[in-house]
Amino acid sequence: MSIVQQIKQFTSLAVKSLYNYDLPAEEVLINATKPEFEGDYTIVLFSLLKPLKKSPDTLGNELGNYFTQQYASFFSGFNIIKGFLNVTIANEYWLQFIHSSYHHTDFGVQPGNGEKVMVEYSSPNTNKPLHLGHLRNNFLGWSIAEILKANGYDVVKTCIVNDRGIHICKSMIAWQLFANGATPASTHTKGDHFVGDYYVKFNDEYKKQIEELIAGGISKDEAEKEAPIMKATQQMLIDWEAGKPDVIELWKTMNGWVYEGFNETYKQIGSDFAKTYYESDTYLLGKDLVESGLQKKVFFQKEDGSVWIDLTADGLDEKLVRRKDGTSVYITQDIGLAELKQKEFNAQQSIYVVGDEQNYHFKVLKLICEKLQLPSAEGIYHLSYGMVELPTGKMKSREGTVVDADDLVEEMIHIAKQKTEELGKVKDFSDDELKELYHTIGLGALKFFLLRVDPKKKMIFNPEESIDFHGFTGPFIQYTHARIKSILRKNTESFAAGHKQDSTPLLPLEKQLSIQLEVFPSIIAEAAAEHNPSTLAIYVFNLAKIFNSFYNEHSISNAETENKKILRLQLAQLTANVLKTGMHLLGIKVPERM
RNA sequence: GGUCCGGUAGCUCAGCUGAAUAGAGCAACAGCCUUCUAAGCUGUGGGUCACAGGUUUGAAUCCUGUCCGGAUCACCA
Repeated sequence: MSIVQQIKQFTSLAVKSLYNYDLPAEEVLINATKPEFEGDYTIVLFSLLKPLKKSPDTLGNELGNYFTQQYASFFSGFNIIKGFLNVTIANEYWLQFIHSSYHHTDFGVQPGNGEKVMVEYSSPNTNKPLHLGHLRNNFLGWSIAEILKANGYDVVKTCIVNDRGIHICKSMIAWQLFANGATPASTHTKGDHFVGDYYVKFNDEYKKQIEELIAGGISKDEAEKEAPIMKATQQMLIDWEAGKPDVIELWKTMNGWVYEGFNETYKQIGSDFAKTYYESDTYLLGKDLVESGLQKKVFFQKEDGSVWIDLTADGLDEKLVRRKDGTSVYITQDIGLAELKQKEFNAQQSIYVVGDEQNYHFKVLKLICEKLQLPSAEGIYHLSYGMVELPTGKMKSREGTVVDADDLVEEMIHIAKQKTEELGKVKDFSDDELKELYHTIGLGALKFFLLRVDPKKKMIFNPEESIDFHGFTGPFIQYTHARIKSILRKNTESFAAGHKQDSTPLLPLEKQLSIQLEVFPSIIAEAAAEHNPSTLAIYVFNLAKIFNSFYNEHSISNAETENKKILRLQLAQLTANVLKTGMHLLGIKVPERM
């Protein structure tokens, strides 16, 4: 049990014993004591003053005395300032904590809890390459999956690929018209970029045709419908749905190119999936659910034959679930897919990592599943994240302001290389080792940059200013880890020599470091409960910062005594372990040297 | 118009289940490498927590209203 939890328990017990008052442990408010006061943790007494009819000083003293008498091995001292009871945890307790934790490389990671969670993330379109927004999605999804694993869940990562529809046909048409049989191989272009280029070509041509039609005296609305390239695209979609062999063939070929490109990117950024769903397989799902929904009177039919659900009682609108022509809409296949996932994996929770522009959609999805009384309904959780914007506003592909994922990754690796060469600390590395290091640092900087912000909030990326390598960044933490490992490598004999850990009171920075290390398991739990990797990013940064202050103030190798050295080596070891685990949960590797 | 989200230092962000003097990083300035990796450490300056009310012993945090920005409310996906 964590120290904070124990203090809460003890407070609850003390209040019961001293005043016969029932105070649930969860209601006790504990803070870390501010550095300017003496003590490790602070119990905030204000809320207890009234029910217990005590003054702050009396209550503080009575509690403090009770603690140091009844739980002397845990509490070693206390002081009261205004309504705050500052308690000091016994030195022995900290030493015991350090001693029993430092050699566990998986400190903070929980054993399996038997529950299964699905995390759907990434979910690309096959008509254009991944961009910065997708990176946020991929990093978030991967990270939250790992965080849940570390909390004991059995996690299934999935991806739904949007591989069909009118937008896919657009690049297909453009390729037929303009490519002259060109392929990614013949043009030495990555497959997803190759296809994306034809999507752009479609739009260029479409715009041109519209202008020509308008010049010929047709209205804009009419022109948009009548442009030959658009008509051809619509025909292609009909042909695709009819299974026309040459269309299917082209579709398969072009999607194949895209997947080759995606796989390369996924490998580079570390995304992986246990199961990939394709909309071409799932877009007809959910049709039977419309029928049963009608029978259950959850849905209703309008005169024109279209089917709806009335969500006005829930503060939403009426929502269409089947068109009058009998074809299904986006939400219908999502209901169907939710059911399919439920049947295939039977998970207790199903998390969708999808941008906040779809908040309404997921609210509706969950509501409909609930009203249909589907077993999948309860577990649906939309992990909504804000858009990544540029200082000039949203990224727009039409205006060429989209930050391409592959380009950005490449640039980050390049900057990592540059900075590493400037510092010249790893001149003895082999080419392979260097390549790996640049990748580790470059992606570390990028992932940390995108994950350190609360997912809910939109964030701003300025392409003019490259992502930092100093301060609140991935490389700062990687550097701290490498620094510790260097010390540990130089002191293996001391560690092996079997000296006993020092038992004199911890110095302030040693204490601060211990306090920060001890909360790590709670932080992992919190990050999972809130579905928020940034909690972990902030934690890991603070830990690295405290370690660096400690490092600067106290020598480890030349500690005052051999026993002190052992203690500090243990602290350093534990810090390295926690940094490594914490960064891993963000999808970031930490190097042994840099 | 309805619903939802956001507005904290020059910039990017923490803090938001109420608690001590509102914190980091970047940028600026001043120091620290003959000693464990200076991608580091220490210090200085920088704030009407959008605005106005309210609840409370106590509000950046909760409630109401206003202003500003964004998302969404398609027989699109």
